[in-house]
Amino acid sequence: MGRRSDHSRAELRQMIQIEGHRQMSDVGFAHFSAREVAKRIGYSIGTIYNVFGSHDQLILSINARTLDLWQEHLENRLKHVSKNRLKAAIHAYFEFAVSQRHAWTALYDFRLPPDVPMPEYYQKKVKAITSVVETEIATVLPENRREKAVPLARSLLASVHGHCFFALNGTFALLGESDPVGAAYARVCEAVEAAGSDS
Amino acid sequence: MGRRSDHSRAELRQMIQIEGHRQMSDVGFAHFSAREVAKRIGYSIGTIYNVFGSHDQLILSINARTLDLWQEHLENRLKHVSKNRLKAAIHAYFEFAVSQRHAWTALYDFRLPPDVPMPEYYQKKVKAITSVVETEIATVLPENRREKAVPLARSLLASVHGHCFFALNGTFALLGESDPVGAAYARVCEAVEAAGSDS
DNA sequence: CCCCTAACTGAACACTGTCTAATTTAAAAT
DNA sequence: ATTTTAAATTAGACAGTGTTCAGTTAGGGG
Repeated sequence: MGRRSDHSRAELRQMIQIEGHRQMSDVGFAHFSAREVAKRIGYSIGTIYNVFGSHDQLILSINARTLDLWQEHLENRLKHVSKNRLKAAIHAYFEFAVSQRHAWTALYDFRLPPDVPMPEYYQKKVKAITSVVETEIATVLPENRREKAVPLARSLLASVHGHCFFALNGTFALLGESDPVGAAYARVCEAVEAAGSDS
Repeated sequence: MGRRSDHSRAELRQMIQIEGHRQMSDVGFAHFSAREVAKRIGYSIGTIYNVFGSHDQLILSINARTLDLWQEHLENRLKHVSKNRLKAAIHAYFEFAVSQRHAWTALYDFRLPPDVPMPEYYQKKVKAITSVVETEIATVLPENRREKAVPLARSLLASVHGHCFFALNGTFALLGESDPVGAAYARVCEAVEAAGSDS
């Protein structure tokens, strides 16, 4: 076939992204296949490469969608919560990772070649999620400690990530930890507490 | 060729494991190839499957070697250190991950199929590394809080892992964090401090 | 009407893990 | 010394992957 009038280029891009994300959620990063995505949307493998250029760029686009969904989920869970918002945020973090297991894991399974920098649009999404956490941390700190919010937020993001990762990959089960969310929350509270005290 | 007298089965297993680990360190999980390992040790692809049974089991064996080297590295760095051993341990953690970048990352890139449990021998190695951390944490806690050492150790392991992961995958660079080790150490100190206080 | 150009295809290539029939060879048995 | 046996090793076949690109198709403008 030749030119199709039923889908614009942008629409096609989005179709591939959405179906790709679906497939990623189903089979996971290791068994993801661009050919299968093409088959499912009724296009040929060549079209995917015309639109995205490479496997890496396709996966990056799928991961970007995961980041969007993640942020949306986080903000939805925080809406209407007034007390203990940090706890709610951590629960939302785990909740999303568990419910979107494969897609969430793919965020960290995938790495660009060392010489290729993360594209701007992707960096923005990572920063967007981070900034949600930053404002939550800032809210919880005393006014005269607010400047600690940014470094503290990224450090606690790393801590929570570690707990979530160990929960999903079975390390915590192996070590007998039955409440990863509780452990993560405890560490966050201690750090916030410490940041609120003298020096 | 048929039976070779120059290598026993166990020797061959080890040759494959070592050369596999070397290749993993060179090219990383995504570009690892069992065929290439076979070529490098002068055997054919079939032999690898006779010895290890599957790609997954081969990688598991390579990761097990990484765990061995990791623990060895950790214990070497802790030997002869008397004050601030926790700080030394965290530095050793990062130091190993950075120096063995690809092999360390492969520990977390790889996941067995959901229905296949981690083999006993692998679980042991994970627990062995964990127990090194447990004793370090226990040493630093007051005697009447020692029972907290085990859960605290696995939680702090997760925290440090998160920091190390974000350092290696570029997330911290993206967010402007220039001292991941320092951040990790700060979080560990706060948690240990908190565990030593009342309740 | 024809031509042009963007869209789209699918075969070809080099690679992967996996399996297995066939082969080789050392050692054991005669 | 010769035969038998069984373990070790191979290499080709298979189905799958990402990637490329010469070729086909179809709509819009002249």
